[in-house]
Amino acid sequence: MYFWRNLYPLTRSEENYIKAIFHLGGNASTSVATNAIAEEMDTKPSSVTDMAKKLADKGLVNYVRYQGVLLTEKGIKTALGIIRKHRLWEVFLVKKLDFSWDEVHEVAEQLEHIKSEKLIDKIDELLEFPKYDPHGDPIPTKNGEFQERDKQLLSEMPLSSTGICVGVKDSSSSFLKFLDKNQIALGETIQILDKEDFDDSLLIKIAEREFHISHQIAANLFVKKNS
Amino acid sequence: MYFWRNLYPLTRSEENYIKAIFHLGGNASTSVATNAIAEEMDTKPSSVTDMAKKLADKGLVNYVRYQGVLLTEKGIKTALGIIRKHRLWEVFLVKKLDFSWDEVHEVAEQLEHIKSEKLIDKIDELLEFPKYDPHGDPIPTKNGEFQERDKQLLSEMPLSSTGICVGVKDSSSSFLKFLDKNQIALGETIQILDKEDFDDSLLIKIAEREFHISHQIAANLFVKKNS
DNA sequence: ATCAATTTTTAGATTTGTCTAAATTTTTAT
DNA sequence: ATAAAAATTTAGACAAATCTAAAAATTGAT
Repeated sequence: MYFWRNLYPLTRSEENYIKAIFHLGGNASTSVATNAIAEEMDTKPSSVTDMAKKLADKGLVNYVRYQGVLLTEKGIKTALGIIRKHRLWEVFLVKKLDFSWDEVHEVAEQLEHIKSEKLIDKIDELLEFPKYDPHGDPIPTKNGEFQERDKQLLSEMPLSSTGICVGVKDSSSSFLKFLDKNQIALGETIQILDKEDFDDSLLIKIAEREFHISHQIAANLFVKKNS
Repeated sequence: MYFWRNLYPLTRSEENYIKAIFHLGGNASTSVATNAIAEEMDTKPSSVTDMAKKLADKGLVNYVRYQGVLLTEKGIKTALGIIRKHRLWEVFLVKKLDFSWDEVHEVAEQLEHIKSEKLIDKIDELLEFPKYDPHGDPIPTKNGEFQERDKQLLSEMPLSSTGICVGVKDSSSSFLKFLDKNQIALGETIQILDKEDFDDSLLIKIAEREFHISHQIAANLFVKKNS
C-alpha cells in the first residue's frame, strides 16, 4: 500500500520543514541537526524527530537516528519549488500591489503554499520572469535552476572600494525599515570612505550623502564589486 | 478564559463551514439543517454537529440541538469577507493571468483563505473595484455590502423577449466549457425565438446565430431583462 | 395519536501535528 | 577513558477535525 504516498500533495507543515532544512543547508552533504531545525521552526526537537521520519517515508529526506537529516534530490526540488513561489509572490506584492519590502514576508509565507503550477507560472510571466526578489535573493526557475549572484558583504569590502547594493542578509522588518529611513536601497552605489578600527563601523558615501553605519549594518548588506 | 477565543483567526475548516452555511441560506431566518451542510461539504452529519458547537462557541452561528444552525451577524460578516476574497481572486485570475472562467474556482478556493486585509484591498484596487465575478456573481464590498443584480433565469423569460446574459447558476467546469464552445458569453444579447412545449427546450438567437438549447441549459443561465 | 422513517446527536476511535517528561545516545572536557 | 553535558529519541498525552456505529429526537403517514 505504501507506494501511493508520494502522490499525495505535501501538507503545509511538511513544506515548512522542507524549507527550513534547505535554509539550514540540508542540500549540501552535511546533514542538519534536529535541534537546529527545532530552533529555526520555533518548535520542539521531539516534533522534529517525528516529522523527520515522515519526510523520510516520503522520500524527501535521508534520516539516520541521532544524525540529523539531509534533503534528497526530490527534497531539494520540493524546496526550490517552495522558495520559487515565495520569492515570486514577494516580487508580485512589491511590483504590482505597492507593498514595501518589509511587509511582504508574512503574506508570502501564506501564498507560497497555494497549489497550482499554472498560477505561479502565470505570475512569473506577469512579472516578466524576475531573477531576484525584493531583498536581492535569487528566484529559482521553473526547472529549479538557481543563480546565486556574485556578491559580498559590505563589511568585507576593502577601504575606498565601491560597490552596488544588491541584497540584504537579514530581511527582518526592523532592518529593512532602517534602510528605508536612511535611503539605502538596492541598486544604489556605495563607496567605503573610512573604517573605524575600534568598532568596525564604516563611513560610506551613498547617493551623494556621507553616512556612518555600524558593523552590524555593514555585515547585513550585500554589494556587488564594481569590476 | 473564554473571552480570548474570538481574537484568534478562524481555521480553514471553520471558514469553509461558514461559507457553506451562508450558501445554503443560513443568513435568512430559517436555519440550515445538519444534513444539508454535510451534503454541501461532502462530509458526515456527525462532523457537522461537532463543528456547529464550535462555531456557536465562537459566536458565529446560533445552534439549537436538532434544529440546525443560523449565522449570527458576525457569522454573516465573516461569510461575506470570504466570498469577497473568493470572487476578487477569480476576477484577478481571469483579468490579469488569463485563466478561463472554468479554471478559477479551485485556485480561488485556496486563495480565499489567505489572511491579509491589505492584500485583498490592493487586489480590489488593482482590478478597479469590480462589481461582479467572472460568473456574474456580485462581489461584496469591503464593508460587506452586497448588490444582487436584477436578473432572471433564461428559462423563465417569455417568448420573443430579449435579455442580456449576466450570469450562470451552475458554474461547474463542464457547463462553462459548453457555453464557451457555443460562444455564449456574459454580456451577449439573447432573444427567445421559440419554445418547445414537449421538452421546454428553446430556440434562441445570440450573436446573430440561431441556436437550440435544452431546458437544463436555459435553467442555468441568468439574463437581465431589456427595459 | 402512534409507530416507522428520517434526522440528528453522542460515544468512542483515528490521524496529524504537536507537546512534556523520561530514557537513550553522542559529544565534550578533563 | 570516563563522567558530565548536550543532543536526540521514545513514550504517552492532547487538540483539531474527522469518521463509524449506536442512541435519541423529530417528523410524517396513517
